[in-house]
Amino acid sequence: MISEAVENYLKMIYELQNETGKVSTNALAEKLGVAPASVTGMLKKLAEERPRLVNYERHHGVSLTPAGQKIALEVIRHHRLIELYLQQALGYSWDQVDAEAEKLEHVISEDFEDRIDALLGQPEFDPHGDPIPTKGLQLARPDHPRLSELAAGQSGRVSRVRDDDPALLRYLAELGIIPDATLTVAGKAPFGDTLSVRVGAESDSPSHTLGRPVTDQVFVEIQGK
Amino acid sequence: MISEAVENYLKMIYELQNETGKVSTNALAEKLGVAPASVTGMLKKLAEERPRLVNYERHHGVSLTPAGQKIALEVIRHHRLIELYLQQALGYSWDQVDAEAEKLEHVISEDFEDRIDALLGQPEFDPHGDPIPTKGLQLARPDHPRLSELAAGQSGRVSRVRDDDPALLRYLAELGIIPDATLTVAGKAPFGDTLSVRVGAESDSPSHTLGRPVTDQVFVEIQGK
DNA sequence: TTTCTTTTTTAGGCTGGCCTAAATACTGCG
DNA sequence: CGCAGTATTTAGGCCAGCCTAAAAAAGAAA
Repeated sequence: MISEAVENYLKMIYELQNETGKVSTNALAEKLGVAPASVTGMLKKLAEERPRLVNYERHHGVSLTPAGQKIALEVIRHHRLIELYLQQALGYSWDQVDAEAEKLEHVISEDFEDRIDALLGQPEFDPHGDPIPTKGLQLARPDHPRLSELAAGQSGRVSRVRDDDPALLRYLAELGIIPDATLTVAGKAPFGDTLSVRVGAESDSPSHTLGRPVTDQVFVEIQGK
Repeated sequence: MISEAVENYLKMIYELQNETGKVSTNALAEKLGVAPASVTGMLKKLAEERPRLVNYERHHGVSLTPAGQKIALEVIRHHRLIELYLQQALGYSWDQVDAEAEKLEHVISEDFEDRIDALLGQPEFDPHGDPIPTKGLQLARPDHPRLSELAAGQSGRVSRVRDDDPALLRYLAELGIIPDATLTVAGKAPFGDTLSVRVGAESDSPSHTLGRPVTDQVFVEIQGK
């Protein structure tokens, strides 16, 4: 049986792998809120599992084997489906869903998964715009630029917002910066660390000034201009 | 923090207490699928918890303290709300809900509880007719007789069906023996171990022959005759 | 290349929750 | 009352998953 701890390790390895390429013991420890020594111990066990769940060579980081990736994607599918379900069916706001999904993802049955998937109409994205792996564990990974990377004058559609910080999510929701919103970079301060952004399609849409910590967390599919 | 194991012990103690009065180490061990020695160990810990969760004297069984009962009722409220939610909102059949609720009951937040409670309209009974403790943890305990205790000719309303055995639940559902169904004892075989029961309010309702293992699991609120 | 810093691993320990086997306490019957 | 049989507890262990402190390896800088 795969324990909750193992599921979390695999999920985190997967996410780090796709964010920063390499996965170090330290980074993993930090993300998991656990001492580095604990990570080393766990990685050894995962590498000795049969079938092997990770490729691990001491001092050289870790990566998922196909078996490990399969489990990671199952957990991620659970997580994102649950997030969307909580929002759609139970009225959660998008800054609340992550915490609850974190716990539920490890306990729901295949049956539960199928039922909410059907109820939601086989959705493709969760409330933050993260793609939901299909039943067959295929995962679309559209790689859009960060809002902070857009040039003045460019505009596009918000595709995804990083879901780490509930306070930031609440703030963004207030501004209307949610997936599918239309954004236009009205101006860019010198050195590019502050943007003036118009939210909405019209030219009289409200405009806001956003700093780097914000604009780095928003991903935009460039469209117009 | 209260662990899942502790929650299960307290829940089981509560249930045994209300089924058979006294709660023995062995009975608890069997219900939990655990060795008796393990139960002894856990009971000691629960009795040393501050606040104390159980009253425990070696060789003399165990009972819940108010603090222990509070936790037990919270878990039971979770369990039964979830059962009903799974049935009403996700289309589970009543023989499937118990297994899923068993896992979910330990992880949902207060918020989740409130939301499904509201969505279901503050329900009073779960799919098997078990009462759902209120938010304030008040629990109605209507104590109706078992179907097996009815005399020939008596009739009544099914109030509750024991939820232990999914196969039995499926069988009963097929016969239409579910909470609120009307039942009449058409006949009783010698020694009372087999009943002929009419399911439904009309006098031409279908009648079935039921043995003791079945009739002991169905509780009836006597009405007519 | 050698040294210094940072990262990672080893070593040793702890807790929770379970186990088996063996000892002991209750209980009911002769 | 005493003894057999059952119920319960003690003793000793195991495993998962975490910890800290200390050692060792890797990598950067001089």
